[in-house]
Amino acid sequence: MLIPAAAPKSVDFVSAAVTAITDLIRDRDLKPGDRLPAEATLSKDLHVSRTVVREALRSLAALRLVELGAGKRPTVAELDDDAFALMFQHGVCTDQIDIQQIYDARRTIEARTATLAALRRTEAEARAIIMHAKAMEQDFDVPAKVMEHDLALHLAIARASRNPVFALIIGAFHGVTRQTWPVGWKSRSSDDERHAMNELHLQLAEAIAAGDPKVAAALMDRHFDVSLKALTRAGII
Amino acid sequence: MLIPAAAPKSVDFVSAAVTAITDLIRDRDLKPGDRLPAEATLSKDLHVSRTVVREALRSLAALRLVELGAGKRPTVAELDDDAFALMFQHGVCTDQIDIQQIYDARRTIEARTATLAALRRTEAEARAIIMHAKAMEQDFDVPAKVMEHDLALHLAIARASRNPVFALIIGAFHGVTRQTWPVGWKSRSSDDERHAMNELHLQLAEAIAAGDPKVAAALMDRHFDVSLKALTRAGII
DNA sequence: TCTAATGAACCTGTAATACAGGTTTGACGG
DNA sequence: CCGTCAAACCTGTATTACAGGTTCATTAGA
Repeated sequence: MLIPAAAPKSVDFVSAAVTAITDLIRDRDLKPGDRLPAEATLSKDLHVSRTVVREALRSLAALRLVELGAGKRPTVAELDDDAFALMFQHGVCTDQIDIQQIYDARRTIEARTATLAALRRTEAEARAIIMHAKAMEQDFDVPAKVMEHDLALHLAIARASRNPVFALIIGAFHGVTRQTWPVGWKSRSSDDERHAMNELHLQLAEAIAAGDPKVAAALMDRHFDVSLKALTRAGII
Repeated sequence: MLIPAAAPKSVDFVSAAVTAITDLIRDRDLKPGDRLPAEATLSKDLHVSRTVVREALRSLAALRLVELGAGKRPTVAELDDDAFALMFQHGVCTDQIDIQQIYDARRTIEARTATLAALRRTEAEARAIIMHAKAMEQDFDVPAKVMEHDLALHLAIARASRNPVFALIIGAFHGVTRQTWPVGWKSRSSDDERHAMNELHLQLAEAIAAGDPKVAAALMDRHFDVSLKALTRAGII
């Protein structure tokens, strides 16, 4: 049973072209890295100007369905959370989503990624996760570095869950998290509390390395309890 | 503390323009419906041609950050799952995500939306959710209608959870689900099984209406057990 | 005074052309 | 067989043009 990939509401040429190109990817069964026809070719085939084709390709590039590059033919792209991140940030900037809602979604999903990561992580992944946890403590004096290791740790856990959907969503949240993280860090009342947070991350990492899904999920949950409390105290929720 | 909204890797004019426009939305604190400067104005302000501005606006329109329309100035857009759906579909078409992974993510998230919906749904939402469940049984002979009510029910639950992040993600999955749902429906061995599935939806709806989060979550979980089994039997997982 | 019509100004959608670079490819020479 | 190089190909950007949709203030009418 064939299903049209997108709504057929092609009032304007550009969305018609977008549909045509996504259909082309599907019909020819193109995979990431495969090259699409050149703009001029598409222009001729779709009977629209190159202007329209370019705007359509830009749309697809914005969604990271294709990749563009000077001189290079458009290629099918790999999944990437950049586009997702932009959308969530827009939702937050325009008051359509608040930080607490993002955190609740994160907590829901990351309890699961922690569970799955504990069950499925490779040895290399376990080492990487623990490395990030330790680095948080080592770089204690440089909050920006702590943050990046924090985010990288969560993303590494999501990847170790072996479900790209989770990795995508968690990665997407990081755009917003980068804006709130410093607030949470500062809102901790003492360095002791900050060390405790790092310690919690390390325990989480070790539970995943040890292959203990229940403990990993519980620690992840506690992590969000603590973080939410810090953000609440800072008044940004 | 100001945070640059997007990476500053503006090798090409268009991504620079995209960044400039998103910054503009943030800096001016624009909300959905607010109008952006006209293309010509942006073109002058950013010192690039209208071509570049248009491609940038198209990119943002693809992500549903702005809305375009003939003769109308670009406006800031409301959150919408269309763009998300396209990305997930692309992921599935290009073998970067498989159906089981989507279902696992759905199950994780929807256990939570069921819980929250049971706690937070309004009376009107409860009625709407039950209405969709009943409609699934009433339209039993028209699978396409059953599917739409099924999807609408899940989306209504997500909305009743009062977290737009969940609604967005669940809505995004529906693009893919529309392609697999008929397979699951056919794979049921008998109409009895199909009726049982509808009954399960009705029980779920009633648990949410009754404000019972535990039962709602448990029923949602069972729903996914059954659905996954059907899809497995059909061999698409 | 209020409302409805109207037209001008404004704006976007699409097309065509032009050219500066970057990329790919195949031919040629070693 | 391999490396080099130039031609062909392709994209990024700018400019101009015009059809048709939208907005808004002014004007005519009730």
